[in-house]
Amino acid sequence: MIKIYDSYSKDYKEVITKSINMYVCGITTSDYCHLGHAFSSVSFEILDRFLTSKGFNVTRIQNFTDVDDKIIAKSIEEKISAEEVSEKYIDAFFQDMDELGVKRANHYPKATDEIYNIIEFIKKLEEKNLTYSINGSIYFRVSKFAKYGKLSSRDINNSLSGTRVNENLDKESVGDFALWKSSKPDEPYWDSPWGKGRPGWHIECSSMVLNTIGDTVDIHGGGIDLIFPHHENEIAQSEALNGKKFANIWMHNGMVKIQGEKMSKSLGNLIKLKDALEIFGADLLRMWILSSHYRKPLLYDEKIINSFSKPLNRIKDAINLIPIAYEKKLESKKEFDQFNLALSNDLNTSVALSQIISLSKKINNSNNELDISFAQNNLNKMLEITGLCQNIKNENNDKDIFIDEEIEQLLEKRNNYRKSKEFSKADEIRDELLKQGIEIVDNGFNSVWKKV
RNA sequence: GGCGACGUAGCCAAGUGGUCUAAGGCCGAGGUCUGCAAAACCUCUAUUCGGCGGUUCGAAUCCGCCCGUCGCCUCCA
Repeated sequence: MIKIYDSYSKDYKEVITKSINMYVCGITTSDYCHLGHAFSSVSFEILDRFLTSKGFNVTRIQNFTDVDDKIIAKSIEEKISAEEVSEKYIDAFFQDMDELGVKRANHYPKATDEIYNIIEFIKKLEEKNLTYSINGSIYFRVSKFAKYGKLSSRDINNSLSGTRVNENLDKESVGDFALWKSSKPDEPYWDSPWGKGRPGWHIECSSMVLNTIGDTVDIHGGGIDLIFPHHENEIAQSEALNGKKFANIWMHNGMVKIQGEKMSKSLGNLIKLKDALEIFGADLLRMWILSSHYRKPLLYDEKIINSFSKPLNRIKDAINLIPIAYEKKLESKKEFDQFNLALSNDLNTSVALSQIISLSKKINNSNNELDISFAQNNLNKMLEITGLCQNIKNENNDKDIFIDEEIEQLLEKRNNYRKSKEFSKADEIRDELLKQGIEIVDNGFNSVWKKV
């Protein structure tokens, strides 16, 4: 049984249907990805990998918001078109996420490719008298949707009057939000029944879900900072449109924090993913992300991330050790089962990672007594589900090393030289094997062999 | 001001009423092995879960109050 915490019902929900579609809110293409994007992407990617490993048929969709104020501002600043800005950062997104080893989603729809559907969506809302128009902009009338505020536990009547809400006197009510924004001169625009303009932010996700998945999406995900107003607004417009439940499970990942504060655009304390990849590499970043639960805040600290380099080396050793055909095999069922159980329990990656490390230690410790090949198999499955060490594994698959009789004799010969203290002859054999891609690690006279 | 989350060892972190005298990792202290090399491995490191009460046969886990930190209410993953 696989359980996921649902932010809407504030309770755990079981993933039941064999076919699962996921819609994850993606990035605004106005800048390079930062570690918050990495956290979110890896979290939902691992759910995808895990469900797939359990036989579910997963369709994952992640959008690009490729038209908005920040993109327009950047296009003016850099004197290029908004499209060129978006294209640049979409390319960068894929480059960085690929390097992090994030399994690609099935579709990456763009807001600008969705304009027709968005206009149709708004027209239907209009027909239902859920909207009003001011100077060519169309707004959703929040008071028309009774359940507004349920996801974010907000009472619209008193909580939206806080000091930080920007009073927009044009709107009937502060909570109302734009479905369509009329364009100012020199801004990108699309023709619509309401004149030249562009979509509001929230409507693209509702439209994409409807047109790529249908009325109801199984799992809708995104950062916890999107709960209000973004996801609240998505629910309002989608459910008001067709009366169907919009998402069965709402899944929200926590925020990356740096020096006690949220890493965010407004605070300007971002660490770009591409910079972090350069400093730490994909595997350390991934272990850092796995080490904490996806709904909790993730603390950025170079020391913390680097603290995974030792356990990472253990894992690498465990998959690189060359197994010897002993009669008795090393048991790994317990770790493998615990690993799966942990991920089934609202994606407890921290415990899953601990099982990977424990099994790695067991493998490293038994290569001279037990057949580790079965345990390595399980370890590889665990690594694949968590996306760890995938580059190393791929490299190793290219060179299929095994210990044949000839090599075994060489190894025995070398240890005899060592026993008789003819070290230069022993070292010659070590160098020879190294050329063949085999590294010898001595444990007394019980040497083990690793793929290099 | 409204709403919400969190507070576990020096640090990161798991823990959805009993197997918790609390997983895993880092750091630290010992140790095994050792020609070199690099490791690897083992042992130790919270009788205690922010504080105070309560519920219960039993609480880190549930309830109340207090203290502290953070998030959302503005673009945000």
